[in-house]
Amino acid sequence: MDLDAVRTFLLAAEAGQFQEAAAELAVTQQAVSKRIAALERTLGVRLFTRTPRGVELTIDGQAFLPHARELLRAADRAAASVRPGRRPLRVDVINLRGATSGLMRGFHRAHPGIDLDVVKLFDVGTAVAALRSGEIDASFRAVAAPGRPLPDDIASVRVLDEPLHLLTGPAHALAGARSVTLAGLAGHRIWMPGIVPGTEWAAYYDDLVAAFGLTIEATGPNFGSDALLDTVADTPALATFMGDHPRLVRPAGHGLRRIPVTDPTPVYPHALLWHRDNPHPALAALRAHLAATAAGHDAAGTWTPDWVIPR
Amino acid sequence: MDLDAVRTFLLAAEAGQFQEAAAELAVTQQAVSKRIAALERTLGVRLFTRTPRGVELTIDGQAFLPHARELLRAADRAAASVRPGRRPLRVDVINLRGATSGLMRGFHRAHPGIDLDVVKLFDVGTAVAALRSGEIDASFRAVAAPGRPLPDDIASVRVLDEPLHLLTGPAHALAGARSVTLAGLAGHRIWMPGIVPGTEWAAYYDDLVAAFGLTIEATGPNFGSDALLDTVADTPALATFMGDHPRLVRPAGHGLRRIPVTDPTPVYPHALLWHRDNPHPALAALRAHLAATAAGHDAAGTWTPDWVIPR
DNA sequence: GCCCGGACACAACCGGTGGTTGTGTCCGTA
DNA sequence: TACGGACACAACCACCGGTTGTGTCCGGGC
Repeated sequence: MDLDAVRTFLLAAEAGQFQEAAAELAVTQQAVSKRIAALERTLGVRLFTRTPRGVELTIDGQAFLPHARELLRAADRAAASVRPGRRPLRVDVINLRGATSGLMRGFHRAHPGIDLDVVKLFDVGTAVAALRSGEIDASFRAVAAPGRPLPDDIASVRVLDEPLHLLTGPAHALAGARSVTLAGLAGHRIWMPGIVPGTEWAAYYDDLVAAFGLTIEATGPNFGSDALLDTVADTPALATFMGDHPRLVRPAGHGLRRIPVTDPTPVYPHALLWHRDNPHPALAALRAHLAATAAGHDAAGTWTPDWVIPR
Repeated sequence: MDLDAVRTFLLAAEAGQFQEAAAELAVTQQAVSKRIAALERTLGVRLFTRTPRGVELTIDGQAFLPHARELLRAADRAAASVRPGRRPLRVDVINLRGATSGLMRGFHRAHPGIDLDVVKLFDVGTAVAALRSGEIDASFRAVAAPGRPLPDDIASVRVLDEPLHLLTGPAHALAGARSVTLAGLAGHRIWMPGIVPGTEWAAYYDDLVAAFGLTIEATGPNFGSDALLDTVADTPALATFMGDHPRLVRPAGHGLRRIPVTDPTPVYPHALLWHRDNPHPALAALRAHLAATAAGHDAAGTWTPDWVIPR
């Protein structure tokens, strides 16, 4: 299906004749006739009934009309998503299915009129470079890189502290526990195949391991969170960390157990990063929305590395 | 923008390399390279970074990706809307902004998964022919044609009785009335430029005029309901009939007055028509929805022509 | 009643887009 | 260092999509 033909169809349907549509498109009437004929051939139905006074839509043409409009709108939105200047607000998240994308969904619900694009960059360093170059407008990054503070032109604010829970299968030794302490996890195998070395969140888990003598394995290929959950559910010796975002685990799937971690609770500190000079109007709306909805978690009894973005 | 190029972009993004996308599309790698290059040229941005091991998405490419998916979905839906067999449920309504399209909106809210197409045919005769040919699946037609009963293979059920109100501007003689009788309208000019001669609803108004000695003018070009309301609001000597559908009149616009008509109340009887042999699964859902939501209006004190579809 | 004008379709022609084959370049790996 | 895999560039060619010219149909005006 050719978008030019669809656009021609729309103009012809609105004008009621090919001649006028041809004039608007700056082509000849014959070209419009051929485009419509080609579209009708690919669709396999007649879209117009030809009359000596012009054309009018068939029933199929009437049914096709709103879909044609929507198709062209989609094409416009797609083109606008990469147009420099006045493109949709572009936000980097750490994970397409984690707590931060939940924040983005909430923002979208609150402001349905604001066009959003969500991307996933490699790490905070890439994100900061993209913020400074203007390729993205905001970034949900949990932490700054260890020992490397944010540059002065990048602003940041903590928006969400995400406590980590332990996730085990029903046959795991800790499956029946109401809660577990961080020290009590020493000796247990914790499997997190999604960790990418070199990222700031790998550094987070490195610090966590060093501080409490845990055993976190990041070996093996990452087949996605579904496969991870399946494996954890079926393997008694394996457990994994997972944020407390409610949508992440399918309801009652596979008999998975979610066990809070205490003394202290490891907390993943999400922050919003943006460039101070970024003039995108939707950025202000996003900051305002997050400031209004961010729940002030209590820092007592929690653990984060000491190099994260401060509250 | 070329849909083939967008499809190629999607495959290449998912595969991570042009080679594999080319194999899936049964073209050469060079063709894929050229398609992507052309798409990047029309969009004005780079979508992929080329590496010796394949390609990976740029930030712009990541932002474009979901829009590309949506664009192709829209193209699929557009094509499906005219595919014979297993196309969306196609329903004819009498007016795109009247009570029946409100019923369709309610059905869509109740069954968001059912694809719908709404068309507007000339009159009940056209609708019956389209039902019998399978071009449409259901029709909201207020009434049968006078003196011409529905054929045996067309089923019908009354779903909504729409009382007509009088609509006047603030300077009209009846503007202050709490209600008005049908007989009391004799001598007043009632203007309904939308009436198309030869349709069954024109016959409805003909009967109404004959039964109560009204003066209904259908002269002048119909510039749409907005223009109609503007004229009625500004012209003291003009009034018009309008269904009581709440969305039809803009809230408090132009100081329009809506006056109930009584003794009797003229009622426009909407019915659903369908072909008895139509196997479309969504048709049963529509009938069930209408049966469940149709409010049983009281027939006492109302008027309809005697040739309408019976309750 | 006839002719004219407006509108769409068909035919012939032609240029440019979009495919192929062939080749070059880059880079990771053996 | 040589090889292999992957993408880009160049040359070539077919076909798609445009234009001009013409035919047909039908309604309205003289």
